[in-house]
Amino acid sequence: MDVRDMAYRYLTQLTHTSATKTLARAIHAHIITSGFTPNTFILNRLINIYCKSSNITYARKLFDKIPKPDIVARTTLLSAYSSSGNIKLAQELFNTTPLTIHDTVSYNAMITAYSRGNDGHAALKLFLQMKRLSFLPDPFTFSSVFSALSSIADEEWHCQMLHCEAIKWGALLIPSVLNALLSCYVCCASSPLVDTSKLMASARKVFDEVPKNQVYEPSWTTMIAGYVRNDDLDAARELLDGMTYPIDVAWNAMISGYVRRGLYEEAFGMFRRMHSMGIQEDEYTYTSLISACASCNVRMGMFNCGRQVHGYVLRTVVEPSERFIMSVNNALITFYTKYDRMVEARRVFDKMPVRDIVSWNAVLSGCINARRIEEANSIFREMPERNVLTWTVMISGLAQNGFGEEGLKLFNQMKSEGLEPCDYAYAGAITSCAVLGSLDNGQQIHSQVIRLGHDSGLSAGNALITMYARCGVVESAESVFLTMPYVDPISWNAMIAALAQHGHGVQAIELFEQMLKEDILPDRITFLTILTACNHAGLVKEGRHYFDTMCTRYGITPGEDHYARLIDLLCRAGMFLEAKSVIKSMPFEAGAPIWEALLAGCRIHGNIELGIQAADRLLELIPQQDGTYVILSNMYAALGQWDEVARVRLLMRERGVKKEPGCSWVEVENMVHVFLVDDARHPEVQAVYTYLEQLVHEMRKLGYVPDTKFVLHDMESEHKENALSTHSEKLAVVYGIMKLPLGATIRVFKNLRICGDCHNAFKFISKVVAREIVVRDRKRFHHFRNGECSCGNYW
DNA sequence: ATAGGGTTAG
Repeated sequence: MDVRDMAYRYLTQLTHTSATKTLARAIHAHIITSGFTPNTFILNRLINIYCKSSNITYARKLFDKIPKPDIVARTTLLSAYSSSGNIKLAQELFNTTPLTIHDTVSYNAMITAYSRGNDGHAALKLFLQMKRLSFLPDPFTFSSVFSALSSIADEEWHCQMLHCEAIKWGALLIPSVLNALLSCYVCCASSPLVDTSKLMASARKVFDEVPKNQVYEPSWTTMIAGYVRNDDLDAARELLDGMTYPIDVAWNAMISGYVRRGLYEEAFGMFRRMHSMGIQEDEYTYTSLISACASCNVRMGMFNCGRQVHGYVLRTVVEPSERFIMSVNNALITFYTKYDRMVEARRVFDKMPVRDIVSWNAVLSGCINARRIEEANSIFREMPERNVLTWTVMISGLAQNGFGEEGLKLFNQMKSEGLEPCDYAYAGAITSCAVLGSLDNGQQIHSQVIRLGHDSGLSAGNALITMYARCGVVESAESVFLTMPYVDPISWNAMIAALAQHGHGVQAIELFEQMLKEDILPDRITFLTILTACNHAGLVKEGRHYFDTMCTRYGITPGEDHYARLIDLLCRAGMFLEAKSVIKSMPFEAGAPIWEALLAGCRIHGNIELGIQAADRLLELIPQQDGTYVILSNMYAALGQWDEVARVRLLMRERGVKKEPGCSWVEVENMVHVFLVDDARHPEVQAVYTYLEQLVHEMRKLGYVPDTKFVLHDMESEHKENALSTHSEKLAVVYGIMKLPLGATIRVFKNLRICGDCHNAFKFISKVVAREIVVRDRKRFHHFRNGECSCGNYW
């Protein structure tokens, strides 16, 4: 039989049998080798067959052989590029098509391609261009432009405009277009930049227009899921209860809504009802329930509940699909890690017959949260694939554990591997800079964030506020806060903390009041911050007031950390009686943070008797913390009880309390001496004041605004008759720095080199006062934390 | 159309 005859006979059939595919290849080969010239119909049909059988490369080869491919051939190829996700090639093909042969179908195909590539703006632009060039939109045009619009989701105006257009062209008579419009409204409504309730009302109107004569109508699920996504659970539930035909997807959506809102009872109630009604539960149901149990703010009851779900799944599901195994086990991994059960989590992971990237990311993040950095590093290395999420977990995990340098390195590596960091990844990188106190790097990343349009991102913005605050530039922190397109409670907390850290206690409180005026609910962290602010500003009365309102008006049960700050506040003001009665009134036994606060107050006011009591309790509670021994021996020394001093030091040695890393015993003794001197009487106090004043002056010249009053005030009140004797003036500077706001960056003027004594002093102090100190001179930064130092050159 | 892995504030 002639090839031409065969071509006609087989290719006019609508089905793509394997015979057609084989034939397609034969004909293609024939075209290449012989002079056979098939007509347009055959060629287009061949291209179509190649595309349908995912042989786009062949299709393209054939396409390139055609001297003047028509619009059908072009559109076929374009759709194939679009559905395989190759938007660039689709766009190239579209743009090289002569204007004269374009038609509505080719425009539709390109809009769909943009929609697949999540480029709503491009899709919209093309739609407008299409109208300008007088192409007539059809229902397909609207379906694709609606689904493209979901990726923009920050301009409700677009939805409404296109809604009107669709009515004008009669496209809404088609149910699938109505559904696309419905999804579009629902999707746009979840953006924080729009009026959610208004868009949901529009969505509801569309939903009500959908004819409900079919038993199974997908718009029900879309609408229910939409209500769930936009946090209107009652409306969702009402719709669900009104459904005559129970759809498992809708039930799953409802359960996930309850879980997200923290209504775990309701979620499990739905699950039981679903079960009794005979609706088949699936991996979606189980993962939602397991994640409910993994929610951090619940206790042991939920742990057992999660284990029961685990057991239930193992018992009842006989032949789980790969998808089922992966999603349920992934949820279980997270569940176990949230309860610090790394062993169980690893067991689940190790026993999985198939794993996907989510499984790997889940164990990785589990390790990071358990502070197992080494294990996380090795998992990261052996992972078969990594995505943006993987890198984000690693970067922020490193930053949070003080490995700022490593975090930044990974961030750069991520970019050099061609991955586009997301908002969260930028947040991690910015935190790395904050940890390092590296303003230069922070600013550089800030400009990247702006350039890439991530500046609307919450996380990056929030991280920037903290980074600028820690690097000593409150003004920049404030300008970030003010220019963020929308903020959340975390942003407020970050900004209040930024002000508090820099000694602007009053402004911090003002901002807090403004937050209340704007009806933003403060949380436990807001109050921690505000107590710190009061502490720094010496606002004792206000601090107590806020502590009370926290309990009464906002129903937040104060944690030990809140009590510790209150006690810190009272003790710094010398109100030891009140502090003691607060401790008595606490509903739990006082732990280390409480005694530490008390001890700190006692040191300032020289209340040695009470201080010794607090220190003794601390030695019982945290016998390995060397700082306490030092302070205690100082206090005995101040009383002249040298045998007690000796006893404390002996105790320290007996208990094998680790000496400072990098400090020899002799140096530790020296440091002890520093503190001893602080508590002793010396005639050279004037020299220290002069020196501090000079330091403050130099800092001002360098553009840093130290909290001068705070430094000098404390020096004055505590050490009026004290001074330094044998140790160098450098240590006086160090002492002054101790008094600077938490997390402040200190620029060291040029004749002071951070080395030797001074370096060790910083290490020691960072441990004793349990705070981070960042010191930078012109070439290097030094970051002291928990008695360790990381230092290096700027990038 | 539904679920499972991430971030930022103290």
